[in-house]
Amino acid sequence: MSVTIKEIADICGVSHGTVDRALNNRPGISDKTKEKILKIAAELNYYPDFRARSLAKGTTKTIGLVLFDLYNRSFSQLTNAVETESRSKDYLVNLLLTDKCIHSEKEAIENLISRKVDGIILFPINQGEAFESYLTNLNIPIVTICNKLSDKWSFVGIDDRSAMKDAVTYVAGKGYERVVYICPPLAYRHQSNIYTQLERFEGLLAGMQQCGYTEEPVVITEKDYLRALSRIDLKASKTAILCSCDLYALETMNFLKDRNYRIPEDVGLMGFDNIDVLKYISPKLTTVHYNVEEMGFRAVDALVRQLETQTPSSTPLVEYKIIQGESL
Amino acid sequence: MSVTIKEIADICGVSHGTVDRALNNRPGISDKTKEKILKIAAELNYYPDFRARSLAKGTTKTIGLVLFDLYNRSFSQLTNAVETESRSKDYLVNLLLTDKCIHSEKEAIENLISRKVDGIILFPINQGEAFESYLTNLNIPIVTICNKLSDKWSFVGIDDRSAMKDAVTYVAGKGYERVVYICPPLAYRHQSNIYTQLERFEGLLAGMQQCGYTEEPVVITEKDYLRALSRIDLKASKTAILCSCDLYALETMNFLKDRNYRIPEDVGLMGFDNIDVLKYISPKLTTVHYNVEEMGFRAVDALVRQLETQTPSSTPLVEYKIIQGESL
DNA sequence: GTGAAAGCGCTAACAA
DNA sequence: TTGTTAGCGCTTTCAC
Repeated sequence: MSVTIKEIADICGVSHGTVDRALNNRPGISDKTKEKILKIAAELNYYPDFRARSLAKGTTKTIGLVLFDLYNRSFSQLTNAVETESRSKDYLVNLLLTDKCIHSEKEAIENLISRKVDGIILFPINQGEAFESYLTNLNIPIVTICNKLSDKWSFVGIDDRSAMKDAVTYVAGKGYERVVYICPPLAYRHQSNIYTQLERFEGLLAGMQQCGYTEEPVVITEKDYLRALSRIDLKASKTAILCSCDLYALETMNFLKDRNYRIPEDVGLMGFDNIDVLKYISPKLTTVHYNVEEMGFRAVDALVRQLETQTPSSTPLVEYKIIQGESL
Repeated sequence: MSVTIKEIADICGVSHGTVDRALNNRPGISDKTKEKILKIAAELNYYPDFRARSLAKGTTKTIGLVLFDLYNRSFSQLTNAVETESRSKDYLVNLLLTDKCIHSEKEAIENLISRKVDGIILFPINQGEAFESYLTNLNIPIVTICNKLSDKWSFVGIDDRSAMKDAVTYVAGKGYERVVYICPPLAYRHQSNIYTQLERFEGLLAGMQQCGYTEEPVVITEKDYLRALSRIDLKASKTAILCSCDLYALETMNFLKDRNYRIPEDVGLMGFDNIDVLKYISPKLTTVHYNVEEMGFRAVDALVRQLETQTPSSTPLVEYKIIQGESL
């Protein structure tokens, strides 16, 4: 079907070793034969077979990227960045989504192992010692993003705890008396990796304490969080709704608009992530920004550095900052 | 480094051919040895080497996906769908972005050729006879999406022309006297493939003619379209701004809000694509909807069918419909 | 039921 | 400067 070095060798009347020398400009070949071989190769539209090459060389120049999905804008921005940076470093991205299923994640990883990718960028959903030793036994460079596993793997992310602490401090500074916090179910903490969410939650509690709040936050972790929200008398005291991600905040904003709450006059609202579509939303959502593209770049950088130096490379946490909007 | 069938063979005291029989439950092996081999393989954490297998079998179970970027929500929804569907069919996705650069696109394709993917899903940016014969010579199954190339390749998309025609007919039905149309530069039509945009534009013209508009639409194709828009007296006559994609419409909505135009009282606005973030936008944008996930599914289906049957398979166009919002 | 060997397309070490 | 060979890890055919 496709052209091989053997065919080129036959046509040129040389050995396939010589063709290899020409094609990869290795030394030990005369300009004349080299020229001839390259000419024929071009004519025949020759493309080297990466599989064979990688089998012989032991590297695939491929990075596996394992994510939940591309539904949240952050993830697609991240994927875009990872692909771009990988390509600029001559790596190809194998994309695998897990839908937050711990089994899919393992399948994804095993698939990548079979395909002998050079390294994996993983937003982990599994966790625990068993999973960690599972990963260790895989014996492949892994960079974790967003959800930290342990110090055994380089981690690219932000300081979620301190970011959420700053966020609630910001809320307090605006004079809000009560905080409603919306986030995914934290009860699953033992089943799946929700490191990021736990950190944010801890930051919330720490921040509130430090700001002198005497009451606990109203924490909504139900799947149908809007229904839960509807059972709260939002005007009872000056209330801010703090969401653990912008997507929740946007849904909540729709909810509040539907019920004719004025934002921020009747109730304050704050998100987290600063996803790119926020620029089209009014009122402008107050949120926590971090550069998710930068995270993608750093993840690739850290991974490739690790591939080249054989030693895990640490990366600093990515900066974050509070974006003042009109919703608080 | 990693375990091979040879090692398993050595440990079990059999030949590697026998190990292969056990691992792939091929006939011609006793239950006893098979059991033993499987046990050892599991203990050693054996994962077959896909490269070697694919070299021997001739198929990689891999699909290349070539897109502009994941910036537009449609593309990430599409990518999500393509990955999900591919995975369910036991294919892996190699993602390559081109940033709308015709050279990157060729590089991406050649990379995929080298890696011997079984087929490619391509949102083409190149076009023309030269490109077509280039693709033909590649001798690999390709499914085109969104931008059509020619009937030589199966195409997954919508009837853009008729959709935009319906859109402008809808606008006309609302009594708008003047139509401003915002779209990307159409002048590049000979440099790069903007099939989709051209179709939409043709549909616009056809629709306006049929609706009895005597004046041509005001067409804005400049990169800085908002500046161009600011030079138009939008209140001079009852004006609708029709955008060739939602992203333009959202930017335009921000622009109009900034200038205190009321939508739709002062000026109407309509988009195209119905990207998923629209549900958070107010006023609700009137737009053209089509199921982009469905496009992803069909693209994979068409490609895999083609891989299995060796014959290009045609797919019907994806349905579209106008979504009535509050912006017109 | 099992082993041996060739071959997939390439790289790399060794001969000539 | 060039050819030969072994080997990467698997599949597959053929012989026993």
